[in-house]
Amino acid sequence: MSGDAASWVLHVDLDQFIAAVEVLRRPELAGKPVIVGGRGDPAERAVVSTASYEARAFGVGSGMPLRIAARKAPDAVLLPVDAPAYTAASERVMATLRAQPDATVQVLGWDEAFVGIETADPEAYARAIQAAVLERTLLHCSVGIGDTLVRAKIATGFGKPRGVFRLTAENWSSVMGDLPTKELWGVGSKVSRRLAAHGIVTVSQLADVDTDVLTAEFGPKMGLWYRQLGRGDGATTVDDTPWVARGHSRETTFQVDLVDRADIENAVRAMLDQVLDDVVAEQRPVVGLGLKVRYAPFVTKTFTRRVAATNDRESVVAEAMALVTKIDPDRAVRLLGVRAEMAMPDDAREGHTPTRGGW
DNA sequence: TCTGGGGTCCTAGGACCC
DNA sequence: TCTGGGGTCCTAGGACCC
Repeated sequence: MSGDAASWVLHVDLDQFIAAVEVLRRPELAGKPVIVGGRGDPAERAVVSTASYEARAFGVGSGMPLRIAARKAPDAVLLPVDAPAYTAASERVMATLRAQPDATVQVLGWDEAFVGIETADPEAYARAIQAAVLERTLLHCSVGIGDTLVRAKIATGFGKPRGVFRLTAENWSSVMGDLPTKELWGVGSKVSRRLAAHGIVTVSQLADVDTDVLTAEFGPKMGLWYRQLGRGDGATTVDDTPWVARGHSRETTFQVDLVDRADIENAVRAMLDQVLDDVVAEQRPVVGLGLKVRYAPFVTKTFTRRVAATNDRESVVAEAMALVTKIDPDRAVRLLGVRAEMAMPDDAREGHTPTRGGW
């Protein structure tokens, strides 16, 4: 090995994670189109969580209604979501990452994490990670190498599947410059459209635009944030301090819309009980409540209220019922969401850079 | 075709206080 | 009598991510 050791950010992303976990315990599914979502019933209101590469060839992708997915890939195997199985597999993967020499690991979700390292040969380190994960979990992953978190995260996409790709300040513009802004992590369809209205279509155009244009359109923070994204700049340090949740929530889409007030109240109570169990498990008080109501596709309302810090179920239920009265009694309810916000423990957020998307 | 469920963060506007 | 500006809190809504 030659050259001096330097700091690198690696982004590890499991390939078709959920589908891969399912295939592991059902080897006969290997090579077949597999779709995981909801309760695995295409007649229900549910969406695709993950599709295997074979299913993606039929045009099936995450977020697609299960019903549509089943029509596009009629021979696909449909499976229900089994969260505990994925959590268990994820924990084995993350433990493997933490066991790598001098690795700082920041978990982003079930199937991805940043790994901070110092090495003279990040590609070799990335290959070692892939080998270790495969050996211990039988799962394949792709690894992005970057000099910032954003670049490492985006790099992974170019390595998929089972590959390694390096994206740094050096090759950022040649790799990303001509791509549409939507390819950036944190720029979705809405923002890319608003950018396009200002003539900003590509990543390089975003990188070079006058900041005044962006702050006028998106506000002081987001404006600067988007330009930084266009340059691939940002945090360079992987932060492994344990995550502190801001709140917990439960959401349910009813298979048949609710019209009866008593049904709605009962549903809220049931969800609230589960949410409060989560909160109590953390031994932190509730400081806010929220209710999300979907009356029809695309018609969503939210109601929120601050509450005096409490863990008393009865008073929280009373506050929640006050929000329930805001639900339009003349409209059927398709989805209900209940959220409880929790007080932040003192010093939990000190020194943590506020960013979007959880990094 | 008519869209899950779990999160995070930002912005706008009104109320209220000094 | 009329009008200011700054700050904070609250609610609602929007956008994005996995």
